[in-house]
Amino acid sequence: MEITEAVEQLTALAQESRLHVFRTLVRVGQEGMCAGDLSRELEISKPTLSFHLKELVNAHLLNAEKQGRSIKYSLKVEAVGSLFDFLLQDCCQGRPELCSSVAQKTCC
Amino acid sequence: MEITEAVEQLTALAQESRLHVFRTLVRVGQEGMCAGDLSRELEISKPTLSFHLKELVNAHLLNAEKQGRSIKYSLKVEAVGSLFDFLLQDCCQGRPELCSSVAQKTCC
DNA sequence: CGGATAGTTCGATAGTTATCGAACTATGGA
DNA sequence: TCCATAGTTCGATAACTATCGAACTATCCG
Repeated sequence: MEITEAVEQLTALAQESRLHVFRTLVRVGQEGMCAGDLSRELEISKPTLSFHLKELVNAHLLNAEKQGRSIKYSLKVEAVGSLFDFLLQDCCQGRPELCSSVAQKTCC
Repeated sequence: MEITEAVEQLTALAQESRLHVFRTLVRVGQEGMCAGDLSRELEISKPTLSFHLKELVNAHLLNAEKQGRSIKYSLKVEAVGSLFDFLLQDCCQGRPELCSSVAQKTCC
């Protein structure tokens, strides 16, 4: 993974409305949710949500699938995994005994 | 964890120079590194690096420890763990069988 | 066809961010 | 004490971001 791609993905996540969207889609899983339901549930106006969803899709963090006149958004799970791996790459010189217990489950 | 804190931490990571700093400190582990060495290694001017280090410290992602006339920066591992947990909270309705293999190691 | 619903695009605006050089403070060594 | 080194602060500036309402496109249904 390129650092610029990671920055794009982190930028996409570093905004309250988008982080709400992301965590909502983490919660609902592969089912996903359409834009209108997200707009209602998160109380974000349609144009603003549309803007934010585009950011998340452009960052390849979400899948967008057209269903009739709705668009179903869902988490791109592999992308999230790659991002996390990139953030913790070469953690602790590969020596798990140096890691705290919190980090161990993700890096060592 | 509050969403505003997560946004602050993601904002801190969502910048190329700061992400370089972060990943460097992930790599070196608890040893940490002082600002001057980071400035040299990453080729970031001192004022600019100082600005970015402050951002990372303010976001509670780094520890800063004064050592003589240097300051040693190191990763705040627990904070990183909390952030990751927050991002993947309630992933996949707690049903690992719905998770892709990539996500499994971090969420389910 | 005509109306309603789902989303997007546009233009304007206010706020935030990254960067730089110059000047500053603080510590340590000769 | 004096000098060099380590790091921060300041002010200016250019670039980017989030938000809104209004207008738009596209799809579905009766």
